[in-house]
Amino acid sequence: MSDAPVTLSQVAREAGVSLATASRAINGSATRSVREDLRERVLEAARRLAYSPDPSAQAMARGRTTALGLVVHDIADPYFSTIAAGVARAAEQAGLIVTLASTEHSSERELAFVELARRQRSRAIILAGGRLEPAEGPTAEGGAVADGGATVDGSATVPGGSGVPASDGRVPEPSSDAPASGGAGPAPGALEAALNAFQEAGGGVALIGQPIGGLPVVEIANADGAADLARALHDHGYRRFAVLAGPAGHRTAADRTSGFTGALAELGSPVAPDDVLACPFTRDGGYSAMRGLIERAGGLPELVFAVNDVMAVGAMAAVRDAGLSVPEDVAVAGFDDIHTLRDVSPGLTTVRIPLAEVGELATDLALGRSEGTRTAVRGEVVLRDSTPRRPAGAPTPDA
Amino acid sequence: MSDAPVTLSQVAREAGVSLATASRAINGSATRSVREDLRERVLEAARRLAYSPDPSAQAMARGRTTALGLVVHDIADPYFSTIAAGVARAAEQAGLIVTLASTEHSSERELAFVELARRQRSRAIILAGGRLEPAEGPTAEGGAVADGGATVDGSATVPGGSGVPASDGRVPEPSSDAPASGGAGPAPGALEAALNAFQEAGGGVALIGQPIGGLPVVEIANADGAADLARALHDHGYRRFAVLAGPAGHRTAADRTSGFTGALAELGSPVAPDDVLACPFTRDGGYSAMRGLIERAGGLPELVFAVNDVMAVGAMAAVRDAGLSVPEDVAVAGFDDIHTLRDVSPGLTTVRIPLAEVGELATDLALGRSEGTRTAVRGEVVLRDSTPRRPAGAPTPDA
DNA sequence: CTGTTAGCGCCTTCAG
DNA sequence: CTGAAGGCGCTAACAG
Repeated sequence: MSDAPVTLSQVAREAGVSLATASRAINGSATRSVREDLRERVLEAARRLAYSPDPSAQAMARGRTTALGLVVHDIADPYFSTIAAGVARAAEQAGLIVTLASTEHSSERELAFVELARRQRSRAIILAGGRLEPAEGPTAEGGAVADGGATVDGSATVPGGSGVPASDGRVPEPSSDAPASGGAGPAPGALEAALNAFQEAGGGVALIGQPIGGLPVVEIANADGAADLARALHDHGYRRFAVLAGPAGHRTAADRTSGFTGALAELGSPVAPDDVLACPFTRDGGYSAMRGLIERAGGLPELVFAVNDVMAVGAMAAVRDAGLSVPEDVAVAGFDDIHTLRDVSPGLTTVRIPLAEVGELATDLALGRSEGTRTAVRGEVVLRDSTPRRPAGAPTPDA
Repeated sequence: MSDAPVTLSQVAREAGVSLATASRAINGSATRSVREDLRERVLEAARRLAYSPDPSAQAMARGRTTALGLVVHDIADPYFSTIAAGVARAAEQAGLIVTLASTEHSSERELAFVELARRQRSRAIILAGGRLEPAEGPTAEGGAVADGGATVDGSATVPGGSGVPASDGRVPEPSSDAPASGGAGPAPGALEAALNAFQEAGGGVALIGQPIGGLPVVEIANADGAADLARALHDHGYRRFAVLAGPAGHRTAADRTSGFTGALAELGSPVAPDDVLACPFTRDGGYSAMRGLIERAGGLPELVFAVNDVMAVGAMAAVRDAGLSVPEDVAVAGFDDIHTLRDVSPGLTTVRIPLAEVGELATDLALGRSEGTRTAVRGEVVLRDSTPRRPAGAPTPDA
């Protein structure tokens, strides 16, 4: 009934060998090898005692954990949770434990987690999701990131930080309205520095979606995908577009927007600057931006491209709430092909990104199991009922 | 530039005190205290050196990690990812690191992960999601779980298992069509035994959704929620129902089904057994069950209740694909109120479960921060356009 | 109140 | 090929 954890030395004793031999038999030491019969005896003893190694102890002795850190903005977001599923699968295959951090869009937390991963000597770390781009002056202070890290005072510390109970260990709430700049957030470049430090300390790194410095990254061909989408829609007869473009400074959003508008310009149907609307990268962002479009004078475009599916769904809701309908009054397209949204009605035209696969790729990359250091994943346009082919001679009202 | 991890002794030296004092100053030892000025000096030194403790070392010295294990069936499922978000938030506040396991519905993996958590001396573990109920004979073999655990041969081992590279560490693919019974899966009761062992070893446990033995659990009032829903729909004038009931043996599905049918029986509109259709707990399950309903002779019921939102959405898709429409031809209701599906059209009537909150509650429970050992979360009926009020004198065709 | 001294469980040089 | 011994970074008895 009672059962204090079985240790390696117990196994060794049970098998009648020394601790060292037991260790070698079980983990298959690199240099040394063990005679077959002894090895068998040890394994047998281990099995009998239901031994399994203590990860903390191994981590300490080896100077490296068996943990893979995964940092996402919000695990409840289907975009990230699908990536997480891919990472979880790949990590399990690699015998690694996934350590999850949902930063809730706080770059302080993101940074703190990277520091923690280094401290904890995680095997690798994967950062998913873009960061807002700051003013982006040259990183004046050079490499030295004075104090942006997880220090003992707890002010920038995250899970597992300083020992003082739970009372003061918590991360201060970031002022959620303050954009990433000025003195508030971590110094620009701090994340990159932390990641480099982690890497230099022997950890594997992979980013998803957006490169930072020269770090390994699984890029998503946002611009290309959006351009493909634009061409497909143009081919369907659409000519007047608007874009719900996400927030300024959001790299992913910007790439999708520019890919889309760029392709249209080439096709001779440029999108007027007024028809590119900045808005939050969320459902509500899509909703209100679309409402703005509806209410504004000048009539609706033929098609509205929201830079992600969640926004697109918000936009469709806005259309319905205004008593209009998709695609009769306005067509809508999104990006990502979120699986859970596959059945919205009308079916949402979008660009499919194999998110789970992206997670797996990132894991391989972080673990150094793939050749290069940069992989690009290209999406695939999926045309559905939200953007039907326009009848040849459809009226094309000009603004 | 280069920076080997700073250790406590370096901090101690820098501050001119002993290792022990530094430790006490930083973590605030329970019994001993440190003079204020020394304490300051230590903290100052730590800050200067950007020290932060090594979790593995602490874990080893203390005999307890700072990790919180979270086990879900599938992190890509919005149900679980929303719970995970709640857990992540609460864990961070408690200064714990979340360790994620997405079992992909394998009970072997679930079990292995619990064993691992014990071995690793995780602070607590949270298991979300129901398990299929096996034949459920009395647990014949008593408590001794002979070899269901993570043993060194790797056969039932999970992340971080035996050292042999990644080549053989993987868990054998479970035959996904074999129901949990017979000799295939882990012995019935093995999970409970493992959980008990974990708890006896000092770990905190919380289950979500479905009790196991007397372990702490956040229950979701599935039957009550479904009954509330049934009453609300009956009140809206519906009389003829069908239920897409999920798989046999699925406790959550069964509770929702029985709550729903039970309430209707009381109201004098019993659901015929033929109108309760077993099907997988997934989108496709809902889709095909609904298609079966549509194709079957005898006409459609007035309303179809799918035991979760994802199934309901699949069902709505089936209706559309058959050239029919919701709610004109048939009304549809679901359960959970998955946030991502908030904007499907027509809006899906459902029972809202505060999933993120459930995750937080479970964390508190697992950490022993809430009084009782059982919390029940009751859902709230949300009526939307998929189930409009039926006109008073609507025809009620009888089969 | 502070410093010294053992380990925690495991891996890894070193001898044998 | 095997065993003994040291140490990873930290905490927790013990002295002083």
